[in-house]
Amino acid sequence: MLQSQLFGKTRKEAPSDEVAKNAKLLIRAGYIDKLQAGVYTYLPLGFRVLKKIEAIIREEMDAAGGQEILMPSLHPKDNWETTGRWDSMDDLYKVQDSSGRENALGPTHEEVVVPLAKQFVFSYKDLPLALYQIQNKFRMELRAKSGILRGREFIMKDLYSFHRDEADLAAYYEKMKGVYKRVFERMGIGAVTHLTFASGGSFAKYSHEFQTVTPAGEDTIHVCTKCGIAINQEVVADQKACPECGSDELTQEKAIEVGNIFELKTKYSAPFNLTYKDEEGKDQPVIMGCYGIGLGRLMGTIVEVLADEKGIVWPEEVSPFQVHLIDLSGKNEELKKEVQDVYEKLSAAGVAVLFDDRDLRAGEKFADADLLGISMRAVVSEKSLAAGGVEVKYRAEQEGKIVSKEEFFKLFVR
RNA sequence: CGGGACGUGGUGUAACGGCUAACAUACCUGUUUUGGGUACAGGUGACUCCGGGUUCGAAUCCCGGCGUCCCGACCA
Repeated sequence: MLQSQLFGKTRKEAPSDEVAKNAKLLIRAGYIDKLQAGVYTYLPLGFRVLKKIEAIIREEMDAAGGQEILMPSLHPKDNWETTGRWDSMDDLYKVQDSSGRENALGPTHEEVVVPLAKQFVFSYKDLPLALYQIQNKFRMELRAKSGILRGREFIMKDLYSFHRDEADLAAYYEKMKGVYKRVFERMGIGAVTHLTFASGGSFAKYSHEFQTVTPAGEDTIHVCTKCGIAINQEVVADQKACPECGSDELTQEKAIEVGNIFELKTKYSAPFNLTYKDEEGKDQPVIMGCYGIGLGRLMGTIVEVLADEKGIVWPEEVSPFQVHLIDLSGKNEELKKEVQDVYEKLSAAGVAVLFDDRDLRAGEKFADADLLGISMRAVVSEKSLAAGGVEVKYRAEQEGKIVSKEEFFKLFVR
């Protein structure tokens, strides 16, 4: 991709109405644009990152036996009345069409996925089952805030699991803890993301959240210094010690919830009467769990946690491009050909490269490269050629190094 | 939804109730420059959020609305 052609430009200053670091940097770097409070457009760069995050999550969900589907956002009122949430859910968006028919804009999909499962789940042989989707959700937040961290429309992965009994649910639930842990490790925030005990509501003792420690967080958690497990503020009141290892050495931190897992049991299968026949031919209720990850929030969290004073720092797996190639040839036509050649070879090899071909000064290009935060920067210039080839610098590191062109291309061989 | 702050070219800011709403940046033309946001010249771009009111005169004062952000309550 030629940077001169890229839709979206960097800017020196963030809009005055953005305070959150994630929104300031993502807007300045041209990743997102705000349409209204809590509603953002993903520009090409931002959409690339989103797709990277999505790909990682999809890979992990598929590996965990999930089958991907796509449910609608427009939900008939009836389904929401069946569960009682048409009236009880304060942040439900309700829309009325010109015929007077009412719908909800989906904030979560139990009301759709349970009736769906009812179409195909009849027997214990049909269980267990795990369905998931990655899709836009709508919630009328009383107050959208913190940039991309709390929006009114946001992209979420929601997986629903169906089981024949609580033991099977418990086993799957445990498995998902590990799956989630791996997801956040791949996002580069594993070290500061803690499995957190949270309130389970009326039907389970606990649910679990995955909380990433950052000053931008809006939750307070208490992290066990021994085992790294955390307890949510709401739970810590009657649970003073770590439920995992028993230690009472807890440190208080601000954190943002990037994922949660929840034992639903029969909360939603019951109102829709979702049952299956066991080996004796008797009807049994289907036991459910649900598992969510907010993708946009995750993207914002990565920015919050990893960015430095110069700009965004993407981990390799979510970087919008594999390499940011900087052309510093200036008026040197021969050198320009050299850089062009590097760009074409990389592209031909299938490497995702952003090529800064713009007619700008070096300082400006470096400043932009730091702001964009692509994980690897490569410079071809008189200076680099004189020193042996290509200067490679990783965004997360301070110093670059010169490698020969051959070595440089080898970096991309998988 | 309660409390607070704010709304001026794309962006960031300035302007006592009084000249043609100023500056920077971005953008366009040209020259210049090329390893950490280059310099110069010229140029485009604003019904000062919307609607009322006060006044000889409103970006500025008053009322109402809308919007944005922050704090709180609520929440992936």
